[in-house]
Amino acid sequence: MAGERVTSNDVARLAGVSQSAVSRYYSTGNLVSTKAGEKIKQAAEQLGYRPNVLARSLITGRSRMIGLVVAYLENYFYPEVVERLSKALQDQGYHVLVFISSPASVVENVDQITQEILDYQVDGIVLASATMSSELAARCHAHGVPIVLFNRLQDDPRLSTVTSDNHGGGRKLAELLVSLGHERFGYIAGYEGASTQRDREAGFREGLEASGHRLFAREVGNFRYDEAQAAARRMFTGPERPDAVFVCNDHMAFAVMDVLRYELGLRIPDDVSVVGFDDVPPARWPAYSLTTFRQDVDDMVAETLRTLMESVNGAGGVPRRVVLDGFLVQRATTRRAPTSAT
Amino acid sequence: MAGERVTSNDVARLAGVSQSAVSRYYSTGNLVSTKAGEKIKQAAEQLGYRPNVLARSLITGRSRMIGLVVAYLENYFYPEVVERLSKALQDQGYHVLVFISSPASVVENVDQITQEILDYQVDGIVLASATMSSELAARCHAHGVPIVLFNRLQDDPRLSTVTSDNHGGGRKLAELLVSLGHERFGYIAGYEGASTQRDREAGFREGLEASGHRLFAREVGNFRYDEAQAAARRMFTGPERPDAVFVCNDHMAFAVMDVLRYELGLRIPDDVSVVGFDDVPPARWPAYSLTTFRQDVDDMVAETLRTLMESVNGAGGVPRRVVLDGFLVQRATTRRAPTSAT
DNA sequence: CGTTGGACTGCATACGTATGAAAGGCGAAG
DNA sequence: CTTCGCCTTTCATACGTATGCAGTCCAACG
Repeated sequence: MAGERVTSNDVARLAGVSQSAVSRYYSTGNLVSTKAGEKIKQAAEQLGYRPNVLARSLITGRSRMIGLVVAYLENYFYPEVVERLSKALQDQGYHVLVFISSPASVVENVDQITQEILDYQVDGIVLASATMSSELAARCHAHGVPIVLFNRLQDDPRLSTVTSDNHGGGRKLAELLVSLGHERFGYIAGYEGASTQRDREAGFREGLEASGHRLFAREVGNFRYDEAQAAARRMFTGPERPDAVFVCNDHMAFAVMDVLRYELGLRIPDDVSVVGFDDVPPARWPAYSLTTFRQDVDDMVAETLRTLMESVNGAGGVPRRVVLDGFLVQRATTRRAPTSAT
Repeated sequence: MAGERVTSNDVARLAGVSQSAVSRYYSTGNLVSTKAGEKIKQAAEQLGYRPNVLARSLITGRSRMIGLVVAYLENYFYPEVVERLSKALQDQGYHVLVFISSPASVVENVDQITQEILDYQVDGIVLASATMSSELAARCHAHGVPIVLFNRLQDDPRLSTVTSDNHGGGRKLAELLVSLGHERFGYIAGYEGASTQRDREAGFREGLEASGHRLFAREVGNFRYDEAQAAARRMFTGPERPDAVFVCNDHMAFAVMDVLRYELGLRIPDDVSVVGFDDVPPARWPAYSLTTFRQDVDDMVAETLRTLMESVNGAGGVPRRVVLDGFLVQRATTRRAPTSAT
């Protein structure tokens, strides 16, 4: 199929030098005389030569590829992650090999996919919105492939994690709602297996209890738009309904708001306050203008990168567990504070 | 570091067979006796052996990787593309190497990035929302690497393209608005360098002119949310404003709607009708419930896949130019038709 | 029992690059 | 002029797998 591959040998022949000279010219650069370098450059340009990264990896043991496992891009938090992470890695000369793990968080599936990633000899793996079995974690560790869990916590000490302060965020949201004078608090949960879901809920409950309140209603939305709609319907069609609801992430919060406004005719925040978590771009759009807790994607990506690079380059080996601060973003789905805010 | 790599040689030694036997077991499978196969399987499991895809690529000339260049994931059409395409390719044993080309559609940047992709010996390239120089197209062609332009048209005969009927879609939207009795038509353009922008606008104008109408106002939003907001402000703050506006894609349409409703206090569709293009998920959300022209991502991905696989496996070589039908999705941002619809 | 064919198997080499070791060249110091 | 040392270059080999070729083994057939 056409495609005459041009190799370092071809360049060497044309330039009248040895193959190793060409190799050195491209890898270390300085270990070759100016004159020879010039000839090599000329020849390479003439032939359209570029080093074969794969062949190079075979010998260096570095593929300059990072595997990224992501469960679903439906939640607009993750496209941002993919974009920023890819870009940041590109700048470092790395590239992202993407794997989609279909049913969110099925460990078995993630394991299989991770195996496939390992087959590509990636230098590191980022699991976004997914967790893996300890067995596989051990395996990666044995292969010397560092793993970073992005936005998920897991106890395995071999795994690095980068999360924001989900517990604290949940708590701050509770404090906000309490300070606004709310009485009946609803919570719409994400997928129960996710650490983000558990931590946010725990923080929220803790925040409520700190001021003598407690959860009034709870439904599960599994991080999905349609399930969150159904959850909202259930929660708000009883005789008594919450006057404030924390939805475990923004993506589901939009679904809940849509049901409240357009199906049940409730006004936000007059009849009910809604708060989310993440601060994805649509949360800022006037149609929603959602009060939420911001997870800074850039910060999270930066820490992920740092963790990866430390493990890849440095002596590394010791996993890091980074927990980043986020902050409250008050918009229009909660009432203005009666008194000066906390 | 660590990471004792286990190779086919190790497996061969443990299983008491030759390295070639192990290789054959994993590649063709059947060219090895049942007994030997069993021993190899045992040994491989014991050692945790998996074939090195990179080493394999080196000799077969197939990396089973597809390069995907995407400019921005901010428009929620593209995350869907990434997800579906990755998944579909995964099912075929291929994997996606992602590249983000920062400033949308700067050809020079795409060229550089594509070069980097080629260094990884990918079996094919998908350019989503981007175009490349003819020179580079020629180069890829020479290397035998097929290219598919996704959602962009370009004249170069070496390039395959998969698009939906942008021209027809623009025309149908015009016909819809005309049939609803509108008189003053606005158009908010995307990035002028994009074929989708040009084709949609051309189709829209043609549809208007067919019934003796013409464009009343035009602004540019460059496919960005904030620029579309600004465009909407300019368009709707004059003495006379359009009574219908076609926004070149849904992503910008949301921005326009937000400005119309929440800044200018206009009612949709009573004061002004809004139509978009793409049918991304939020278009379906009640907050927007946008009338739009649907591009079916699944169909487009399927055709992309087919085009790639044909070129990779088959004799291939002849580029395909696929134009898929889309269809109108009428929701709540346009009035109900006075009479039976077209 | 000898022969033939088929099914396996192993040997050797190739893929394109990186890199340690050895050889070559050249100028400076003695 | 010799010697030493440094800079450059080449040689040879390795990375992990695939594959043509030749050899081995066994069963079946004449």
